[in-house]
Amino acid sequence: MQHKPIHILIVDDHPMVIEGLKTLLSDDERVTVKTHFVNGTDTLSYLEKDTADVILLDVNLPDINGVEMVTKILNIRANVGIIGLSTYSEPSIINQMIKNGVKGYLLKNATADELVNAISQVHEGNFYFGSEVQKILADSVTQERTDLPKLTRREKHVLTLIAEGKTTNTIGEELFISPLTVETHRRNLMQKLEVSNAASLIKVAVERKLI
Amino acid sequence: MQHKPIHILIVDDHPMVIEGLKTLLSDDERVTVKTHFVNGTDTLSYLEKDTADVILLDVNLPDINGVEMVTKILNIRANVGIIGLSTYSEPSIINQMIKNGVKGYLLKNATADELVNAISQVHEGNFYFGSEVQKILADSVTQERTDLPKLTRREKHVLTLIAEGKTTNTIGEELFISPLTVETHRRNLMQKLEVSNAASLIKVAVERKLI
DNA sequence: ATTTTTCTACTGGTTTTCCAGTATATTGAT
DNA sequence: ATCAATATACTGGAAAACCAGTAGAAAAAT
Repeated sequence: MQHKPIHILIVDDHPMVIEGLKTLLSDDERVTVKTHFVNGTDTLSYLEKDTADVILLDVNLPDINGVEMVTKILNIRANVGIIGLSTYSEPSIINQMIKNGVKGYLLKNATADELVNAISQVHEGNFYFGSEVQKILADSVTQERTDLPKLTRREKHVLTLIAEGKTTNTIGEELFISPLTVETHRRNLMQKLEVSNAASLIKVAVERKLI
Repeated sequence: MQHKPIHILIVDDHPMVIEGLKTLLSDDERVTVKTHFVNGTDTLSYLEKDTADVILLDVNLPDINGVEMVTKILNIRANVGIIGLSTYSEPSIINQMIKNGVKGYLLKNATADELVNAISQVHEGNFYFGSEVQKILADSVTQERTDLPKLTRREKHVLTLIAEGKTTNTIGEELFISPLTVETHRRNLMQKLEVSNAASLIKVAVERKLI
């Protein structure tokens, strides 16, 4: 019994990956790659007129970031299934993507099997996450420190200035506030990030990509 | 006039990229993809017995890092041309790769044209760097701070401990040396990395992947 | 409109870092 | 065997960071 094939859209700015995906999917008659795009803008304007069943979406596009893309795509076509694709696995990004509505997520070292599996599962309305992605999601739950304490705008600003090696006084001058205030910010930052000096403050900030 | 085709070896742990490369290269009769490997170890043992003209080498392999791979490959087969492949462009890594002997370097968003160009140039003994890579190299020259000052083993150790937020005293206890000595190390580190406090010390250390 | 959060700012005191210079024992290299 | 680099350690003094607690004004959220 032959179903009509699942229509795929590939969105990725790497020709190698586009061709690779096409080849990997060409063996399987359940799926058909409709077309591909190398940036977000073109993809969105295509979706205004036409649609697809499942979109393979690279997270690192040149123009629009992956998380926003998910929202925008679902805004136009609420029924498409989106599968996120990225080379490396960043828990925070994956989490955001899921929150915004992706139904699947694969790393680019996924096999053809995983790929087809993900597509058919997502097309049926289910979730599908690659084995490595699942591990990451599990870790981020057990670590439970994934929910990074939210810093205020001002705090982030001060943090970056500290990272640039500026002293409390200099920062104060630069922001037109009292050095005492700057110090308060620094102290609050250290408390929020659970460290006890500026050096490790910078370390965790870099680790968690806050700056 | 038909030359015999250039024999290519693909080394990459992403099936999508492998297939993509094969497809992109299949249109051109000047090149033939011999085979592919998904890790460094297999590649090296293959090269012990057989060879190739040009190797397309992913920088981020699961087992052996790209920079080492270059050395090891050229150790076995001094005559192969190696073209580095990576998704993102990190000047320091690219520089090291070149120092170790790669003849070309492309980002994974390279076009089929660039790819074939790179291969034929490298095969003829020339260098070939993708346009984006060239820009990076140019930048890193003008910045001229690419040559990272070499830290001693002890200094690196102290640096990581500082990054962990430990105080001079604690570090001293941990390493069974006087806190005064630790301070000397810290000062030397700051001087070498041209910063004026521990916070920015950590920042540049992280940036340059010293820890 | 009112509560909460954020940003601002202070006092006063302790600890640590930062600076400059010197010096010796131990490695490592030629 | 000798020279250079590294790791060790000190003095003494200035600057900055760190700690604890308080508090008013502005902005955001409810």
